Amino acid sequence: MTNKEQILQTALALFAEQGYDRTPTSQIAREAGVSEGLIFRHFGSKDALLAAIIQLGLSQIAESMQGYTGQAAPHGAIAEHIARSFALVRAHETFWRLVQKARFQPAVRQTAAAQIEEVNRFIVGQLTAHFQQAGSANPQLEALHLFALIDGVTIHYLDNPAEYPLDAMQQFLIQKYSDGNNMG
Amino acid sequence: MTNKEQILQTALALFAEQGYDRTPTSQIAREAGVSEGLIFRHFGSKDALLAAIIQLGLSQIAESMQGYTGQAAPHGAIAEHIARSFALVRAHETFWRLVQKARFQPAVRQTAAAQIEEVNRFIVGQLTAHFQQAGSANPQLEALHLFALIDGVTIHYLDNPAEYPLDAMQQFLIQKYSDGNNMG
DNA sequence: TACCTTTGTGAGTGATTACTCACTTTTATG
DNA sequence: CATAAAAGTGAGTAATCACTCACAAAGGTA
Repeated sequence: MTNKEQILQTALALFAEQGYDRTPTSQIAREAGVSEGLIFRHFGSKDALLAAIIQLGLSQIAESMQGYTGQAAPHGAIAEHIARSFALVRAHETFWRLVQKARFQPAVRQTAAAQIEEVNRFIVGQLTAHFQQAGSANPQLEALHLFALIDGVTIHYLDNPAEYPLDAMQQFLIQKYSDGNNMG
Repeated sequence: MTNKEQILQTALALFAEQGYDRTPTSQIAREAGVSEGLIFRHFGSKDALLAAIIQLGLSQIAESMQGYTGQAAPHGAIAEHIARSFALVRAHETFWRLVQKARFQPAVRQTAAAQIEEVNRFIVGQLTAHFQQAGSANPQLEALHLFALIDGVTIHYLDNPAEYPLDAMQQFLIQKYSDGNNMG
């Protein structure tokens, strides 16, 4: 692993654990085993370092979303969305913890807000289409509802991964949605 | 309003808007119209100021929760919980924005975590009882599910209060739960 | 080898910040 | 009124932090 990659990885871990504002660049350098100056040679500023982390994380996620055709039956598409969402959270737990932190830090948001918001809009749009295709009476609200639900479960899980029953919750939700209760 | 109250109110607004770490005590003092030293005379430290804000907010909320007997019919109790939750968010929007921020800032959490977590546990317990009384097949998961849902909707609303359809979502959820779909 | 570019260092710097303290003013109490 | 306690001030301080810079090492290319 190059020093640059080492910096990215160390900074991600520290930002996710301590928060952006509480993580000095000196600590990143120390734990990454490089000099502090190197961070600024590679990324220019602490803000730009965060932006690079977000961009890298999103691109990795986009990569693992390849092959998500969503061409299954309406019910199946929604179940698949739920399963994929939680799979992403499980696979990129640290990154999501950073994103959830960043969401509520205005100065941090400026860096990442546009990218994340675009992803969110895409997801809600896709969900709306699924619910519409499934004949839901109110696909828009249904999509916002599921989106909020997944976000809420994700946050509660990240709050306490060791104890939160994510597997059970995932099965619970998938069953709920495969009953057709939400297809009104 | 006393100077002490003025400090609390100003700090709440600034913490909620900018975040705790991004808000210097000098700014709080300036906007509250007092000297910086007075903050420390009254509260001792910036951390203690935050703790006082959280405690005040929670006590106000506990006060407005008085009279919430939850003695209605099972379905009614859940609908009432949903309505009351969003009413609280609407009435204490700034405070909730601070709480959502604090949730992801470890150093800030130490101050407020115990109190907030206790409230959360109480809510989940109460919801579980409601679902149990309603004959749900899995009251525990059902309670966690509704709790996450309300949290998710709250966060999305706080993200963009001007555009989020909170009224519609509230009616949507209440109708969903009065159908008995979740009573298995 | 000679030369250039990239990578890497670490001591230094100016700005910011939470907090202190000696002091003054106001308020309460006998 | 006298006195003490509480409220209030603002200049000062030590520490921290993001960032700079002069320089060195390493790597590629002719």
